[in-house]
Amino acid sequence: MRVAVDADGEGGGRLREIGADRDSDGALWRVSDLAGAVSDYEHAIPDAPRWVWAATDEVYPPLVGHALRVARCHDVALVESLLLGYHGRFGEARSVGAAWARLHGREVPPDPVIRGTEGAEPPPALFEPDRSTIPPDVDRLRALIEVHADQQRRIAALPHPGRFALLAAVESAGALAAVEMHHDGVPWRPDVHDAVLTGLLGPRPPHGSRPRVLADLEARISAAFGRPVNPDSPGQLLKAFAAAGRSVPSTRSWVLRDVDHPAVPLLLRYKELSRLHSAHGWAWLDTWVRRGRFRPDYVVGGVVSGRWATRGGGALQIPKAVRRAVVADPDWTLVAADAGQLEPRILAAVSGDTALAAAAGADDLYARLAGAFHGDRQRAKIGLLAAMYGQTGGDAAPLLETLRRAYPRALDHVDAAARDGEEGRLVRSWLGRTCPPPSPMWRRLVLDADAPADGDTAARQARERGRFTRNFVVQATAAEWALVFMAAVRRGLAALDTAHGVPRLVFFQHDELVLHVPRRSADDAVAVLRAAAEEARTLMFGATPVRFPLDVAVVDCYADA
DNA sequence: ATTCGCTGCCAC
DNA sequence: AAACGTGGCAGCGAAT
Repeated sequence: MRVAVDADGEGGGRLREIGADRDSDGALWRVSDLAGAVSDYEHAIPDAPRWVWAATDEVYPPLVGHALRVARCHDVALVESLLLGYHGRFGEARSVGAAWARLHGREVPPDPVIRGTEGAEPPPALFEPDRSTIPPDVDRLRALIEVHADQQRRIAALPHPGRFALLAAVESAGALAAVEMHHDGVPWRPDVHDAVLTGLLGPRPPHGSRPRVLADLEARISAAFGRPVNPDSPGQLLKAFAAAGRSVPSTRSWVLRDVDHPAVPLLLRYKELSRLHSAHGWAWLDTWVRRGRFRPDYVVGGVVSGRWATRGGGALQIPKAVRRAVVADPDWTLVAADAGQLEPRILAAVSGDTALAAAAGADDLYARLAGAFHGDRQRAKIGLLAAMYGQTGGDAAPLLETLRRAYPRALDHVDAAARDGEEGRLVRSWLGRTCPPPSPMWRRLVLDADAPADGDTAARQARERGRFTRNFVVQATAAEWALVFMAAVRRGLAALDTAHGVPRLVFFQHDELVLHVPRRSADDAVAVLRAAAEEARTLMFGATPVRFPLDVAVVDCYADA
């Protein structure tokens, strides 16, 4: 059963059951306590309803704030975005108001701009701005139900409606998890973080000044050049190296590594530590960690491939050194699960290459490929990654030839995606997420026959898009495997015994999931993870020989995973 | 004072 | 070893 929800922004709202034929109206409920009403529904029926609402990131946080969790939802904005993308209309307004306007031939309102929340706790506003884009003369609940029904029809009309429906469901489940993970937060020990920083940079400097170790390195770098140089300034560094008779094309670490000058080792150390200090130093700690939790703002579907992005806090780039600070609460533990070699396994599954699929039945796929490379696993790995990323330079070419002979269908699959991209067509993931169309500029440059002003540029642009679409079919499918997996984990955790505390999903990063669970529930959590990976494989690919083994670690500290 | 493109490095 | 996909973010430096 589906129930449409319109929150009034003051804790109440209206609910209406959606009939099986999607258009008939169930009873309307007007409630002053929306969280209570939703909670009653969740527990009253054996099979929890799927909540239909405009946007999870608007409707769900207040419910989670009332200690409520729902099992399932249909996020109209996210699904609209997926459907628009499918039809080559990536990026068009996706709010329920915009969808309703398109349905009625009215002027389509732009999506409200998302405000960047600076820090872990944005200042509370007296009045939340009304982010609804539905015209004031239109009943919001009515419009929501109409748009939802239309989305259901549009999904049913697709070539693979079942797959797309799964995509819509897991995208929505992801939106629930994103709100919940923001609410629960990653357990974070400021004292441990501070100790890591102090150990590498020296004691915390007073207000904004440079830590001792960085200041020392800067002085020694300047001394090595015989002139004052700001090591943060690529421009100054280029000049300083040129003046020293050691001209460099850039100041990237891997370039500098081979330069013979006494400043180089100091610079490399400086870059490493300076990066730590500016990206995840004390300022970061002050801004992003509150009451022992780091709460990233996840942006579901924020990446074209369907991977998530985050807003602020750099949650998806936490350096290895800083993971020391992620420590489970006393009597709790972290359970970190990572889908090993996910992308090549995905390629094996979607391409239908039986030889590669057989190799992907092993725990170490690359080791199984090594045979074709005279037993060299590393070369097998580089070759396969090159095939998925579109690398042609370096020593990739012979590796690709070897792979093509052993796994022709897999190579054909990514090559075909690249060709589609180069020729301006759309490509799709397994479940139907679709890449953006090329820009008008790209079309003019690449496809316009009578404007070949610059053939080189056109060819380069075409190849660039080819690499993008080549990678898209794999990365986007990997992202949806991860979503199916996460949705299954979320459901599995909700069914666990909570006598010792409620197991929580606390961190998600592309192909990796971290749970925070009572120590006594650790074994159950691991079982949930393994079952979820199996469920994801079956739901997406049915009876495939491809396996998706999980690396699972039960640890007190994330750095030990 | 703010904005924006660029460089460079972190994660997957 | 080399420059190949998706991103976020800090700092610089020039333009506004």
